[in-house]
Amino acid sequence: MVIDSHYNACYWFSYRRCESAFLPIPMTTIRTVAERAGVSTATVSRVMNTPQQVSERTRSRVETAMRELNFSRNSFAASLVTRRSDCIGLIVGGLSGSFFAPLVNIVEETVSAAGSYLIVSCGKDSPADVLAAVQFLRQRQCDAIILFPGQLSDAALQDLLGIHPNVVLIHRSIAGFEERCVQVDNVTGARLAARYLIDCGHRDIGLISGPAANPESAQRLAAFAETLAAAGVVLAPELVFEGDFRLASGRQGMAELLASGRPLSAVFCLSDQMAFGALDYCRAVGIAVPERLSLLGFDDVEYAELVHPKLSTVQQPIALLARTAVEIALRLALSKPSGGPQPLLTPQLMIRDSVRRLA
Amino acid sequence: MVIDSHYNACYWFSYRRCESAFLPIPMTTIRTVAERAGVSTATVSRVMNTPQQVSERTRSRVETAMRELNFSRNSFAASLVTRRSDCIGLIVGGLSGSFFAPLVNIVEETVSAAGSYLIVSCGKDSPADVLAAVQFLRQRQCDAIILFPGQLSDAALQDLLGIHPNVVLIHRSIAGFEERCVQVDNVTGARLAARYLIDCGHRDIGLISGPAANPESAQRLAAFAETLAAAGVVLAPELVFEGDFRLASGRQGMAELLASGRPLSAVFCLSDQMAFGALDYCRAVGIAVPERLSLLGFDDVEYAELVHPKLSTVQQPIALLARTAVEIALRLALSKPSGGPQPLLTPQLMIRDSVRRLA
DNA sequence: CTGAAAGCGCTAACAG
DNA sequence: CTGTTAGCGCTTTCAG
Repeated sequence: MVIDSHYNACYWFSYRRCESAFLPIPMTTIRTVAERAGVSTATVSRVMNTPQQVSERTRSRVETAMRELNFSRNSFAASLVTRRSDCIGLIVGGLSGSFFAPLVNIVEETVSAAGSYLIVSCGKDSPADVLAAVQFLRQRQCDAIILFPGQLSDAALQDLLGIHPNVVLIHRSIAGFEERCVQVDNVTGARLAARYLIDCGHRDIGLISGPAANPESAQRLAAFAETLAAAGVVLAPELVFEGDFRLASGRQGMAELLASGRPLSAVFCLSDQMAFGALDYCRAVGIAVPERLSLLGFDDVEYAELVHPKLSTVQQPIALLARTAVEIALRLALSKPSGGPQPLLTPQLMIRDSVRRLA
Repeated sequence: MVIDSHYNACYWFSYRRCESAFLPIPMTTIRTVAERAGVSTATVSRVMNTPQQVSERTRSRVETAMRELNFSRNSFAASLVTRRSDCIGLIVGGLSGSFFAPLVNIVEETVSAAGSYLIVSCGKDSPADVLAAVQFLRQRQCDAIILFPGQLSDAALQDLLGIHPNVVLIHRSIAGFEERCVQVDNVTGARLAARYLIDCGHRDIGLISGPAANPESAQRLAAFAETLAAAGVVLAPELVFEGDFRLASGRQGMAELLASGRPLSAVFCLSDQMAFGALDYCRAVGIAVPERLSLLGFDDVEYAELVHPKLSTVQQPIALLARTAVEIALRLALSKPSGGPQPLLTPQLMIRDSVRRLA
């Protein structure tokens, strides 16, 4: 964490004595410090913000006073005048699904490396929740907001981006706002998956998708079906199950696909979580993976390598995704010129053990 | 998210036009709103904070003005005078390890249900980082801070708690500050593990621990060895490997334990992550779990049920842990009387498929 | 029930 | 290099 480093370094332990409503002991302010050091408040402020502009002597006097008084700057007062909060907001649907966790982690790292800090809102899944979160972060004067749009429709996002100039989207691209959207190339990802399955000799292919309303899912599904079709393979509607990206729906999807009675040699799951669910179901009913059924995921979460068989999957470049989003956000925060429309990030096929090459 | 609900509900889309340093277009303030509604700023403030004290007529006039002007309250200005930020800080070591993710998730939920918001600092592992994070959050006027102390020593924490009255500790207990510490009963957890292994007939038992300096790990190790000893089983020093709670060290630990050449029928890993690593190593070298070797974890992360064999483990009551910590934090934020020393939370043994009952 | 006025703690011209 | 001064936007007595 590299924040206000020249400043912070000296005053680890400064604090406000007590903010109780009942015992409003006054906190140390720059005035107290100024008096003690025999300088003006402006000088104290300078010591914190532009120490080069203060003579060595005065500076050390001020710093001593700060230490002696356990001074800690009130950043709200500062933000009130600078109109910058040095804070970036992040809104994600939920942390549990091991896809978001590394994302948040990397976002935090990148943000704090830039000297800003991160406010996280998670568990916001419904459109109303997301909107509320945006509103909330704006009240908190976040310099920019990174939004993982979840189930929000493209239309709603279009409005949102129009109204809030400092919102950047992760995992979705909205026409007219491409320079604030960071997205993985779902089409390429799905094609990779389709070709690989076909190359391995699979013809009876099923798919477990995300929510139909989710554009990510829709893109992947369409590109997958299309690539299959181009190779003369049809994706039977009975072999497409609509899940919700989560584990349980993978289990359920697998059950339904199997129950359809159609021949089935491979299933493409639009998230690793669902692939895990499918895998779990297979194990429960005694279907060997990949011997009797092949499974291919999407995301490449940490655990893809830990399940048995190790899950073959389409890898999303999460770190790159996160870092790019933060970069854009930081630029917006400084009102710097946009870097132009963002290129789609390219996913990569991770071949492991869950897909069998048919003889 | 239930924040300022009576207020927020109406103004989803309010925003500052532009905070560019170059185009300082003034944002809408309560003054603008007041003028438009033909009232004083005090009244506008009341509409937001104590609407009961405003007549129906004036209130609706003000609310209309707010909507028309896309007003959004500047919470910094508010906090500057109220001296409360409605914000809780959380410091954790890292999000990746699937142990923290649900923790953060639940903390966020609980905090936002109480109308506050959460600032997360993650990836802070070294003592210096943690201290910096605390300092940082204090500057941001967090009403309270929840700290997962990682590798910080008890002595350092004692100082910290003494100096910062609003810090609550998760997963550690410091003498003299019990009312601000929420901890799982590691001793009971380790005993549960030891007894179970013994009950299953194991005598040749190994252990993969966390860092020696980590009190959590030390407690578990001691209680485990002791319980074993009480049953006449010795935990051979050659069969204790010091890991770091992470996956890779589980792999490595397993390798070393096996390399020791001593008979070994069961290994207790002090985190599920390390158990996964150990499991992975076993699979790689062709050792069947649990047939030839039993494995027992600690934590009960989401994936414990997804690996094969499903991991038997000591479950930490994460949700309870998180909620209790938030409760204390919120109480501190309001300077309410402490609820007294916190009881240790009781872990529970989750028996699944990774431990074999010896004939 | 409403308004006037006095700050909260800090920064940023503007002089010197 | 340093001090003076005027606010940032909001809340909160204190009167009316």
